Amino acid sequence: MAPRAASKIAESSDKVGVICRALRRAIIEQALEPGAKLPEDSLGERFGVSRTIARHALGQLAAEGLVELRRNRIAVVATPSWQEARDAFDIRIELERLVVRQLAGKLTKSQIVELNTHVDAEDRARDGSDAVSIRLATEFHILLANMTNSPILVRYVSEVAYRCCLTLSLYSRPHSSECAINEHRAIIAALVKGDEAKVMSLMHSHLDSVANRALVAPAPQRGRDLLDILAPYADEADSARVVKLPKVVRAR
Amino acid sequence: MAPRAASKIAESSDKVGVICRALRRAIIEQALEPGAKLPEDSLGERFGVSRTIARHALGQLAAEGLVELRRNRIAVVATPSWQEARDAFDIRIELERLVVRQLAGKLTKSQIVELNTHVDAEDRARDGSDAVSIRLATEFHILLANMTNSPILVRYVSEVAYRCCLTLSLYSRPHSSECAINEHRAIIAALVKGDEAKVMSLMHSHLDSVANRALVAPAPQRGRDLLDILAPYADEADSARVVKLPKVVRAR
DNA sequence: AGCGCCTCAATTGCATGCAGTTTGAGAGCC
DNA sequence: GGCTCTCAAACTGCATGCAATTGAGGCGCT
Repeated sequence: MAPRAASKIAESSDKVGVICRALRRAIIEQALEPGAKLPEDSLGERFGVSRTIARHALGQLAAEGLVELRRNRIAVVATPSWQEARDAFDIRIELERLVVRQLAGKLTKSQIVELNTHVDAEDRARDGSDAVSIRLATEFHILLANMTNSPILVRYVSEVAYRCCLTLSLYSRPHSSECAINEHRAIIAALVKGDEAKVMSLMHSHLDSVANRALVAPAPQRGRDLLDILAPYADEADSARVVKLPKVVRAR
Repeated sequence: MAPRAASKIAESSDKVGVICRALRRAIIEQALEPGAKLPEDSLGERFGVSRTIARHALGQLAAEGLVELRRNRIAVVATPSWQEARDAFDIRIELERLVVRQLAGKLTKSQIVELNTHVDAEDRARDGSDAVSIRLATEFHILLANMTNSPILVRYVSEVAYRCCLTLSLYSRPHSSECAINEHRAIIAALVKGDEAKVMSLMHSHLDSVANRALVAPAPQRGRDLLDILAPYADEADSARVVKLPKVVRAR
């Protein structure tokens, strides 16, 4: 059996999976902002596949709620309403409480190392772009979920975390992630200590504070060329033939 | 006809949506048992569409965890492990507690009527096939979720409820749904009364008891003894159905 | 008879082509 | 100037065709 496979959300084949991962990442790093257009042609061209595959990938992302698919219209990055954002965080809180409940006192040494290493990386990224900080913060939570060895839990936590990330692009002010990092460290400590109630309450207040800090007021949007945005993500697609990019697609 | 749209999980176009709904229903009514093969050709033929569409539908269902997609192999109805089943129920409990928490004391008169009408239908179906009873019981929970007006919550509750249904096919003994109906009535009553804590605890114990009734044996069947699993059903139902297992979907 | 190899029908993976729908840019009108 | 009407380009919806992979049955060998 292939141990690598089936780790992430639900990628059928690999080409589709590559596109999904690339777009997901572009979205949570806010390279693709909510409302950005995602024409099948352009995606296919950029990733060196046919529209069929791009279309399939969009279908998957739509099922995850990251993309909005309107019949006969160009797909766009989802633009959740404020209420949906709040709902997503509420769900996330419950799911992640479940995660830490299952994990409290059960982490192996190597898992603890892995978590600390990740938070160190978050620390180092503090001076970098907000986008990377946000992505790392999200990945910390997904890393935790992974340690439960519950594929279903992993999937739901990942999905809802990505969605929350997406809403951050919409409603959050410039991110100050310093405190979040400390909260991550506190969570690790409580997990190691094995105090179930404590770590659940820590996770709850952590996510709640992130939500409250984030969901304050709407933010402006600006347009950018889709193909340019995807450029850094495309070569991850095993450098399939990078074809010419004749068209300019802009999201205004 | 547009009024039906956008209510369910995440159907992109309509043809794909039709196939997804049909398969979902076939799966939760156990017409399609876990492991049943789902060749793209046959599906396309059966629904009068091309393989492309059937394929897309399978992709969606795979994202929901109802179908397993293996590269270059025929897709099959998912066969969750016992542990996954337990995890699904744990997640479901948390999600549905969230549902009733949001709903307690906030139901409109027409919603109360709708719920009671549904439970009445469950009652009438008690003499019918187990499959229909199970489907109706599941739909009660989805109906509740719908009333929260939170698309995200609706989606997750629906998905996880379908998954739980699927595991019931695998691990449950012949279903006795009578008590479940009473529990549904009790939940409605508590919702109307507006007692948040009470209704959350009711929902918790309701789902927990369903899970415990269903998931009794700690993974008795590891091997491929499908016939062993089905043995208890053999004398009760016509044994022809058991024999016929390998090919459930065929191309006319 | 048992065991392994080999071949071929069944099936998936993917691209492409055609038809129908939406878009938006510009001409014409008020 | 601003508004609407019109039409071609852009884009999606879907089917079909071709290559690649699989696994199931047949054949020969021991």
